[in-house]
Amino acid sequence: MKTSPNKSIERLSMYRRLLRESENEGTENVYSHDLADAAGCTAAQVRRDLMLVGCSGNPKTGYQVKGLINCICNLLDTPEGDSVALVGFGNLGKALLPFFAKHHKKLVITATFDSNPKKIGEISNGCECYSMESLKKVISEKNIKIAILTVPAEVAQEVAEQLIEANIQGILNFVPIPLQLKNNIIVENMHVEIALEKVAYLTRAANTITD
Amino acid sequence: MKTSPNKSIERLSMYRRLLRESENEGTENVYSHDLADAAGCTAAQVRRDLMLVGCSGNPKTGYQVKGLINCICNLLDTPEGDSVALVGFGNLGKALLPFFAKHHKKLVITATFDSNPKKIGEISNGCECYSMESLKKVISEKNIKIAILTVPAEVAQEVAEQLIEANIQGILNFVPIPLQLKNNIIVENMHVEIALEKVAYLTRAANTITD
DNA sequence: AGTATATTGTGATTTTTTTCACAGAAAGAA
DNA sequence: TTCTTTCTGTGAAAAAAATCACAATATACT
Repeated sequence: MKTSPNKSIERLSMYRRLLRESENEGTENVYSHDLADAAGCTAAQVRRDLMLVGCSGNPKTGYQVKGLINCICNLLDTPEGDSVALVGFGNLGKALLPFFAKHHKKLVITATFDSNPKKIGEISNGCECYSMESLKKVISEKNIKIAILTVPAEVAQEVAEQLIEANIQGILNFVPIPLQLKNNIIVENMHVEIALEKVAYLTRAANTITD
Repeated sequence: MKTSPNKSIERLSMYRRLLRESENEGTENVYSHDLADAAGCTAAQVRRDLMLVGCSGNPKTGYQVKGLINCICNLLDTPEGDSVALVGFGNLGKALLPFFAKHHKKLVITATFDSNPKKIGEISNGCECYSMESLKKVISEKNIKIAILTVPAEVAQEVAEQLIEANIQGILNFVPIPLQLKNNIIVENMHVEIALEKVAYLTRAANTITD
């Protein structure tokens, strides 16, 4: 398996979402420029990205929506699906849960964890909250490989290390610090504050540029 | 004003956070490789990024922490600071509020908006929740240029258009759809589901690659 | 059947981002 | 003072990502 460019993966995921909408509306075929318009990129880029999934279109009728969805699924999903742990069941964690509970068949949050004893046992969106002590056991039992990290910054590094210890291989990190981990662990950062600072900067820059 | 590379802005924001920590610990100087280790990138990259802020280091003693923070602030902040609107005061919106309320002096959420009448008037983290009807008025009065969008997907496009109508120039979008807006509007997407799919893909890819 | 048209698929090119690598410089030691 | 060390600053090279541009081709029309 060859790893596909990072950015392409993100766009493919977006295309799939858009294609599923089209499918629900009964659309059978799309052109690269349709997808491009919807996704906010160029048609050439869509076609390049689609080259990765090994599903080809027709010069006159474009791509088959169903076929394309399947091809993207083949690249992005495993047939069995993946279990995900949500670690840190505070406000942010609780708010994120429905994002996944809704749509996803292949990426399912199957356990949440928190250090607060009051939350243990709580069931939300169909999954139970476990204690941090049972982290390793539950993760192993449920064969979880991916975690979403939404704990307070002070304990994030320590918890991340526990996750590695429990054999987690990929982390979606919402904690605004860079985790220091062995680099065979996949870490994707969602730094909200940094993103907002970037918006502020770019907004200002867009107004100040004169060329 | 020349716009600096996107990625550099993100890293600069991260450096600043790390530098502030160092400052609190009483550290006066840092080397590029210190920052690199902390931020998870290379020393050469740190130095490249720092070239953008026009603050130079000393070949033997590295960079002055205080001076560096100031230089980064000059690039990222305005002296007066920016007001931010949080549009969609549901679970996610509420969870995000403390992220900013805590630290930021220069980026302050000064108003939240929601369509649910029950929420109007509610005060949280020092800012009031207004009705969607008063959006344009409040945003104009408070001179807000940036918005965080956390409304349900079904209404996101429509609300985004209202925001533009109200003169918002930059949007941090948490809604998992690509907004269709004039391209002089800055949109930064935080697509949680896509990010998780990417983690899942990369995790699998890292395990399957054999070369 | 032949022609026109609109789209795909992809080499080639350009742009952007990252990394390399080293001259120049500051501090401390001899 | 001179030497040594260890860093910075930055041109140059490499790698990654996006865009261009066009031959190949499927369909519809005449």
